[in-house]
Amino acid sequence: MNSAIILSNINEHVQLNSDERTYLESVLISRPFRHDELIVQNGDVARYIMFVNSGYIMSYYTDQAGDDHVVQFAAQGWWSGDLFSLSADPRTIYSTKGLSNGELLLLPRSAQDQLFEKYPKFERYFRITFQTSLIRQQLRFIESYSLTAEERYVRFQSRFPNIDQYIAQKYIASYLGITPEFLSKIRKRLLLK
Amino acid sequence: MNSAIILSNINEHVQLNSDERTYLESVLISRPFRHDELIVQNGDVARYIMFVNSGYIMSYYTDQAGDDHVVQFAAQGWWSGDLFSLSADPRTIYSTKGLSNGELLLLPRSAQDQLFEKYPKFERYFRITFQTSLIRQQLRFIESYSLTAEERYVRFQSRFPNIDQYIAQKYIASYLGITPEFLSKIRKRLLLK
DNA sequence: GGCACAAGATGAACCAGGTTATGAAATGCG
DNA sequence: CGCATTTCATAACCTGGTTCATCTTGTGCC
Repeated sequence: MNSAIILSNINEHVQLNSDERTYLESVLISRPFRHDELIVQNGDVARYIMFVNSGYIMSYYTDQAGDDHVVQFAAQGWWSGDLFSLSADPRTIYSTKGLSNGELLLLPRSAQDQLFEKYPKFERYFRITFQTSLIRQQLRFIESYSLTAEERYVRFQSRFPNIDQYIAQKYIASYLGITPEFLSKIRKRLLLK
Repeated sequence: MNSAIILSNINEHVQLNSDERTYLESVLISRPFRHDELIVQNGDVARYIMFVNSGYIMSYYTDQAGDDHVVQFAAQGWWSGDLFSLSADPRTIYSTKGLSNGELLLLPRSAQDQLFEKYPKFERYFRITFQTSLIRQQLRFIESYSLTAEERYVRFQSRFPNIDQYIAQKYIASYLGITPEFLSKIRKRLLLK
């Protein structure tokens, strides 16, 4: 398993010694995926959190009307996956799909608890990771209120340049919270400018 | 200082010994507030995270058009405040206002780092707290997409029953992401049902 | 290459929610 | 108390975004 990326990612926040490194590598599971593959289906028991070692994936939520809402795109170096819900129900409400070929590193939930118990450094690493994600999520929430769809699209493009190649427009529309038709209109408007 | 509430809150997740308890109490700062008081102004340097020991507060974001957007209401037992932004700029983008008389316990940023360094148990406590907040924030985001304004209002009411007494309708409207006028319409519609 | 099918573009009718304006009720305050 | 200010309700009108239907352009895949 190639763990260079996850190690360098962790190393940005805490310095692992070789014990810690070895232990981490021993609990990670390689999980290759293919373009368009359904990696996790909502309703599955959420056993892992997932680190994108290569490629692109997306997570989405299917509401009661049966409509999908893209919650997150994740590229190399990102964590993804249900953080284990607040309720007693262990089943995930998100689905995950491959947007390209690639590889995930899975961290099983059980291993995570042991990891924290044995090596508090990981506790710190995930504290920082969750804190950062929370800040990001709050910003995205604010933007969804205070910006128009067009502004959000423009901002999306500058935040993920060239990602268009990997992601169908309908998924981008869903991520932005609009219909594919309306995204079409926006794109046309922007071209005319 | 009355630290019973924060201690019992922490105790739900980790067991503190008396050293840890004493140290925590030594770094917390009591900060009483009054109804309608502006506790934190956006642009201030974010020096603290805040624990609501009694009363109600709200945090809001002021966008470039000058419109406020309520991000969070917090009651007794909740953490609030800027989690220190991703950027280098230490100034907060949120403002905080008292919705009643009450008291905050302030945890200075500098003390937080030392707390983590000295007692890893706090690292765990905040890891769990951030993780839970992130899950909540994700759910709220999803709801803002997949529910109508009316549904969100009904859900808000059942989630915070009787909070109406403390919170002006315009703030509730802002929290829900709609105008006060439209909330008025919704309330009328609901009465007729 | 050619066929099938999904994705994107386009346009018309429609609707949830916003905007603006006005008055009434509640609240603050000297 | 009486005046000023803020909040809430109501209504007419406006608009960003949706829905639905049709057409065009990819994009597998044998």
